[in-house]
Amino acid sequence: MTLKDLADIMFPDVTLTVDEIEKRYPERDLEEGAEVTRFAPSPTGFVHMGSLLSAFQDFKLAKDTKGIFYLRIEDTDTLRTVENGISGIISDLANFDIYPDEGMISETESIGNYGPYIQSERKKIYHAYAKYLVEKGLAYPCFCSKESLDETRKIQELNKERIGYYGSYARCRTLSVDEAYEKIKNGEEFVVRFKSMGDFNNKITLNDRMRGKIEFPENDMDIVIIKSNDKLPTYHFAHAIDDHLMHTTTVMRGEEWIPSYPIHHDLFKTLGFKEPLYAHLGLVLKIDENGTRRKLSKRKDPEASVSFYHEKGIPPEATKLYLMTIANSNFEEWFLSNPTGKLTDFKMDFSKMSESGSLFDVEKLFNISKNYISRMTSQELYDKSLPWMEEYDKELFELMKKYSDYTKAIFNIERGGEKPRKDYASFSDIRGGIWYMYDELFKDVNYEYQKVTDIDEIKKILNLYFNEYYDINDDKDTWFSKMKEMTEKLGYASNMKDYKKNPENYKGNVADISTVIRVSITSRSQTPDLYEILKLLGIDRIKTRINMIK
RNA sequence: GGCCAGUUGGUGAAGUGGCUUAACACACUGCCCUUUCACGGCAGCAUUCAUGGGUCCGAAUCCCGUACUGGUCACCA
Repeated sequence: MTLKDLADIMFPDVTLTVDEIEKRYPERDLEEGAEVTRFAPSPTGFVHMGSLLSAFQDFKLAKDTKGIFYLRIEDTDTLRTVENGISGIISDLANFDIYPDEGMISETESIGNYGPYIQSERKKIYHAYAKYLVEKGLAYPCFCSKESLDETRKIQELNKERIGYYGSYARCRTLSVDEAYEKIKNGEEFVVRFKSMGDFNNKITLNDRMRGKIEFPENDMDIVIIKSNDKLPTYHFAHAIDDHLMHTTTVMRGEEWIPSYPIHHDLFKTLGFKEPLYAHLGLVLKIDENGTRRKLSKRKDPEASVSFYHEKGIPPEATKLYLMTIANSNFEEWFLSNPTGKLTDFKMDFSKMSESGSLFDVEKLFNISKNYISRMTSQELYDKSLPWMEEYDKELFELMKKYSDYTKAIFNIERGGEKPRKDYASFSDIRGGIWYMYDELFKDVNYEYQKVTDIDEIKKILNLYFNEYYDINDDKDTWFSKMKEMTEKLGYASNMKDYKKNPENYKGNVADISTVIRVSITSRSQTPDLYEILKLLGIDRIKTRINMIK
């Protein structure tokens, strides 16, 4: 029996040779310096904040360098794979304006010449390489049971030795070709393990694009490369094969991958592949109940999921700005000096990317979102919030649609210019800010009167104001001087400074008067500019609302 | 336990040996502006960079030890 015989019986279905495969994945024809990056999630449902961050950085790097960004689906863990998981990921990405140049574009379709882009469909390719390794004596079948592996582990723990399948613990490594062949022939289950030639006492160095040099002991673990039940590859093996064939130049991934670098290095070296560059991103953390930091978890933390922010009505662009600020330490400053700048104008710099995990700060996200929304035109705000309303606030959606011009005019109050009004951190804040503008919603309201609460006084003010002073055609200055005039007439102070000096001389001040009007017409003590509000509501609505006051 | 990473205010952080008695932003507090709220303006908020030692005329920045936090050691990615 030869290694060739063993390889044949292990992989009876392999028809392609490694050389043939290599020919199908030629070098990419790209400009000097162009980066090929990828986002490679498992289709477990939806995209997590941390993965979105890396997807966005990958996308950005490819765009910055006129390279290629592709989407590869890592579905080698069949247990975790979720129905329609791929379209979920694609739509989450699209929501953030991230479109792959290559790779999956729907549940089943892909674009690009370096596919298939779903790992489960690349089985033959992995098998061809695994077979090649077996033939070369660089991989072997392993028949160890779960139980015996557990036992080994216990012994290692007891002896305070390194845990794993290596050295004399790698029992199947020394099995003769004949023995292995016989076992397979008899139908014994096996995994394929990589035969590491590494030595734990040697050092290897990873030159991380963000972190610089990191030193490790060389890998000497005979890791599993092909699993027994479905014969799919493990992550490590698929990573080496795929990123080699697809010619990825830079792999960005979470720092939880740093420890497995020696394995990847070993694999690339043994297979004769050129290693990609790596950048290990800091994790996105949160503080849990015990006050300690931990990785945001998709399962435990609702705020980890990208859809959480969508539901809240945070514009995706704002989330993107936030992620940029936590991932790139120089981004915030850049953005402050280029508030209207396009994200594409910002150039990424690995040395400015943050290495330590950052706490996810919802307050900061809200602030960024608030600023972002305040810079929209009323038309933009209308267009972007409408679809959100359709999904989450049907009632307001209908009104916004029915009275579209009116709604846009409402949005336009104190919008535009140098210092726009900043009162919406999310689309879900809109209702609270404008509901009273619609008659349909202005029912059974609670009036939030402040200092003046006496109903007779209120009525007196309203009657005087709307019968003798208010004219919808007045410009703002005239409008306000009339307000002051009436204020004086009623025995209130029109000048705040005078009032502050001698409050006892007055019944109140002009602010109290406008508050009465504001509350009577809108029920709310806090609204945008009253002049604009009155004008927009129009005299008919105003009259109706005055009559509602009992 | 082994290996690896990280550690600058409540938070994100700037900082790469003297320009730092530590920038900027968020949050918070106070004042001012103001017809409400918001906006805006001003001020306050780390004498100190986890800690101990060392190098140096000089250290948040370089070196060594320690501590703490996180990650990882699967036929999960």
